Amino acid sequence: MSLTNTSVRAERPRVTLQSIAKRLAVSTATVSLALRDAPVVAEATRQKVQEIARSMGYVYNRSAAGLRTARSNVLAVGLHDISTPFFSEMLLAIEETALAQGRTIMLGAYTEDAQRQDRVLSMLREYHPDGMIFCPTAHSHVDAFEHLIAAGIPLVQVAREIADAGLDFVGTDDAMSMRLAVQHLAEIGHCRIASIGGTKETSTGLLRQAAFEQAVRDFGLTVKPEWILEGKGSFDTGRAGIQRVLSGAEQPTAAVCANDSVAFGVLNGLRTLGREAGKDFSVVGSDDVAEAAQAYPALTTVRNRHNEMGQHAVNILIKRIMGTADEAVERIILEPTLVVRGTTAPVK
Amino acid sequence: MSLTNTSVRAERPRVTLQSIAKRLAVSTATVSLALRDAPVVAEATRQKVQEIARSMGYVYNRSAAGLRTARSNVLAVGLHDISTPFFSEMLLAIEETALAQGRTIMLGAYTEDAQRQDRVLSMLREYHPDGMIFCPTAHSHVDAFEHLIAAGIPLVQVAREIADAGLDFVGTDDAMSMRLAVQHLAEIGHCRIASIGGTKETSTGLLRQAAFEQAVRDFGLTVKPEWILEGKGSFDTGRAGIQRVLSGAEQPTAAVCANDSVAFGVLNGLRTLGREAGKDFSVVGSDDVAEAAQAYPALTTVRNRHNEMGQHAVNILIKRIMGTADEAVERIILEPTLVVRGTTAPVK
DNA sequence: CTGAAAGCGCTAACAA
DNA sequence: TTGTTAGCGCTTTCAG
Repeated sequence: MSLTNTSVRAERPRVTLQSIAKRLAVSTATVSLALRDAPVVAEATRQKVQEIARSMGYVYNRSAAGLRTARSNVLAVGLHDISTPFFSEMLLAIEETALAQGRTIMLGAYTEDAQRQDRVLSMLREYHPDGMIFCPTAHSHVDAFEHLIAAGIPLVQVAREIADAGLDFVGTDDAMSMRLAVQHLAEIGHCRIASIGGTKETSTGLLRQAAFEQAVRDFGLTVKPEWILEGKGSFDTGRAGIQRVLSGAEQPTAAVCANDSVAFGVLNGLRTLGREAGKDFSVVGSDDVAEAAQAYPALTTVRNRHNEMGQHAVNILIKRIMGTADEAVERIILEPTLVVRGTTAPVK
Repeated sequence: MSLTNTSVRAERPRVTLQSIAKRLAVSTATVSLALRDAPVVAEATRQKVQEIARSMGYVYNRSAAGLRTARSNVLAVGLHDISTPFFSEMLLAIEETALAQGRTIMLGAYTEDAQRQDRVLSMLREYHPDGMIFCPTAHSHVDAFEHLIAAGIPLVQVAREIADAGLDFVGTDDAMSMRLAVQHLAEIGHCRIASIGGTKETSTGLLRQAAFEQAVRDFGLTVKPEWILEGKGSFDTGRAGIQRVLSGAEQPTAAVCANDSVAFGVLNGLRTLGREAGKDFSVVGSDDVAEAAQAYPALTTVRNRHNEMGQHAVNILIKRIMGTADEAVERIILEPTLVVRGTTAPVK
């Protein structure tokens, strides 16, 4: 079955407000108003215009309108990662919330690369989005966003936060998130705990690290410096990390992870060593991505409500755009909850 | 198309070509040319213009340019799902390939809902993207895309294909993909095989189903009608499906799945029944998402090269946009490969 | 209630 | 090599 070029790309004359106006012998202004259901136009003409527009296959040109109104109705979204469950699930939430409000998403990704982040955000900016949602890369400094701030583009940070940026932010209570994880382990008898993944070059990592140390003190746990492994939040750092930790003379009985991807890597590394999470060793993740409940063993983790983050982010952003937000910087810190599943068990 | 803009926000004076031109006492045309490095402008003025532009914080307005040139440099991407690994990984490939070519992505998702697909694609269209990449929902008919085709918007389908649409397409060889899975199982002695997930309302499902039946005949396998379970490509259909299949009197010893998500569901359902993939039962997935190699047991699956699909899709699309593509419909059918891991084992 | 006209920021003819 | 001019398709005063 071979389809040859049946789709003849006929360059049809564009149908615009003008062509509709001409056809109906009215002004473009009337057409514009009628199409937008402005109450000022007569019901009869409104109907006529809309009908003709439909029959002529008219397509609204948002860029043209945006040029005039200085409103594009697009929301730019810049994330350092989009292929990982945490962000792709959040992205879906963002897209759906935006769509429900009649906004469209422009997307950029920059894989934890500050230079690319610059490039991506600058490019997105050239489309004059009404606002931006972004998650800064590690090592990000306010300076990189200064041009956006100066231009008065509404900006909301999601998941991660740049120090002293004075920008709206939606995230989880990172300290509490970490504390819940450690507390759970402590309560089931673990007193030798490792921390794998995360970097202090990130607000998240910084807060979690501090909370870890605090919890260690509060619960009277033992921790060796070699048990604290920084690294990005990937499967590989989890896998490599646990192997390294368990190759030492002194060994922990449990680990808390920077996120679920790291935790899955730890689970995998454990198996390589002939150990099994939930039996020989306990591990708790962070985020509660869909996969966490579906994996085997199911991952004990802390739910950071990333879907809600996405929703809140666009809601705040839209309030800013509409000018209905408070003057003050908005910070939504969601409260995390512990989800106990199969990768943790009382210490033997 | 209905929007109400009653926002009041303090906008600082925009810097435009005009303001730069005025500042330098040259014409806007010169500035425009200089900024784009047109060889026609004198080197000296070029430098001067670029320097001033930078110092004034000039930001190119792509929408304005697009209005004039009828080129937006945006690629619209419509997917029925973006939170699942298969598509989010593909999306990353699309975004990266597009960025490398100086294009930006507008994103829409429609969760297998034809009505929402309509809405999303129409909305994206209003931004006049240079082209669109999309994966049609189940039950999609050409009619839904007719307005896009008629408008001459370059369109490329990815992963799934609408019958007789006569549109460019990038996907895997679905029949071969299924055959590889069944063949592998047959070769290790399985002759009672179930097929879980997928729907005939999709090109993918249709081809896979036919290939399954063909393979069953070719390899002389036994299949009960109750072992063929249609359903969407989700974890839940896998989980529910295997439980249903294994509740019958006659039971298969293996299952092929519509995709990896379904396979993970099957693995999970199996455990609920006290069975274990790779021992009591064999399962093979489809796609080879990142998670497949990381799960436990690691999933035997067929690699359908979804990252490459994304890359090819944007490359074809850009060729169409540039007018450098063949007249004929382009179809890139990638060759799948079997990846044997831990969820399959010789039948006992 | 409807029309005329200006102009958003840019590019492309065509002149100079 | 640079300037002038005319729009792209839309919204928005301001008149009528």
